[in-house]
Amino acid sequence: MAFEKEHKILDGYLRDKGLKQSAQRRDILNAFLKTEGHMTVEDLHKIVKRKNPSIGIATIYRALKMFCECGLCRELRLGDGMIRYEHKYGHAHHDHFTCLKCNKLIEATDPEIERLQEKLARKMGFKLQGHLLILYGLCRECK
Amino acid sequence: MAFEKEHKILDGYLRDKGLKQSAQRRDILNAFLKTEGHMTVEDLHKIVKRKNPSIGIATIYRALKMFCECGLCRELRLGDGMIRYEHKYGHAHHDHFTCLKCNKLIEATDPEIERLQEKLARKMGFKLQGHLLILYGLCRECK
DNA sequence: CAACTTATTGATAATGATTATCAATATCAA
DNA sequence: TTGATATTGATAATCATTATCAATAAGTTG
Ligand SMILES: [Mn+2]
Ligand SMILES: [Mn+2]
Ligand SMILES: [Zn+2]
Ligand SMILES: [Zn+2]
Repeated sequence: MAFEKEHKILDGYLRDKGLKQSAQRRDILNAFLKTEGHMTVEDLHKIVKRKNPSIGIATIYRALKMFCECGLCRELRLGDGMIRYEHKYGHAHHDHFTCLKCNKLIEATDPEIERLQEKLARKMGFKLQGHLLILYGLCRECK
Repeated sequence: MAFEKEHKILDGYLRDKGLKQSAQRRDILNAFLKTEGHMTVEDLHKIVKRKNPSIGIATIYRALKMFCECGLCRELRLGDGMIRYEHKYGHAHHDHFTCLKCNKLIEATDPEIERLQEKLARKMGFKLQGHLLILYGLCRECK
């Protein structure tokens, strides 16, 4: 099943916090790592139930929040009312482009934009700690 | 009370759509235009009630959505669970910086960043129609 | 292993912002 | 003034996320 590194990160986090391991969290982490999308809690719940039909959706909520805390995943608020989650460990920072017609979500980054954000923040006397950039428009197929 | 131009825009929109005028919408528009912040529906409701105590919050929701449709205001989703509204008519496009400590919200723009977003979208075969950029960090007073 | 402490789980209730519904009322054209 | 229809305010519904809680599982100690 692999994903040793990620499970090690989770286990280290649990140990540090005095928490316990559980089969549910392992199942959820495996299911999360096996997908490469931008998953909603409900998406993940459907998938995990195939391996563990008795798992409750509250456990998915709790696990994903925990995975975020230990750096395994990242929350993504695209403004559609639901939080989405994507891989963070082993993935470089990137921003997103969403197609207003087909709702496709595509990853994009421009190091120059990142640098100018830093510069803009500095010019205004701010210490930049993060940013959210979402581009909206029509994708290659829809325009 | 001024704001003739903005009221004219609203009235034109109502006429085009075959809708009717109302004192409530005029009061809400005046209250909205008098503030220069990034207002939540509840904020506006509190303010409008000072002039018109019987106004319901549903009417605020409806009016702000309408103002967005006719280009008078702009929705702002900062990820705090509530939609905020800011002036659009007569205001140039800008992005936002939020302080993670004091929650201050400051406006910022960099034409170079805007241009690079266009360039990035073009390079990926996209037709860019809008973007959301929020910078997070510590403001001058909090850092 | 057995006893015990404490974290986890799943079901379900609560929350809170936004929407939908609806009867009463206001607007406006004729 | 009348009639058609848009608007309003109260309130119920929605829906994603959180909180609650009793039952259970994990892990520690002896
Ligand atoms: Mn992504
Ligand atoms: Mn602004
Ligand atoms: Zn598309
Ligand atoms: Zn600050």
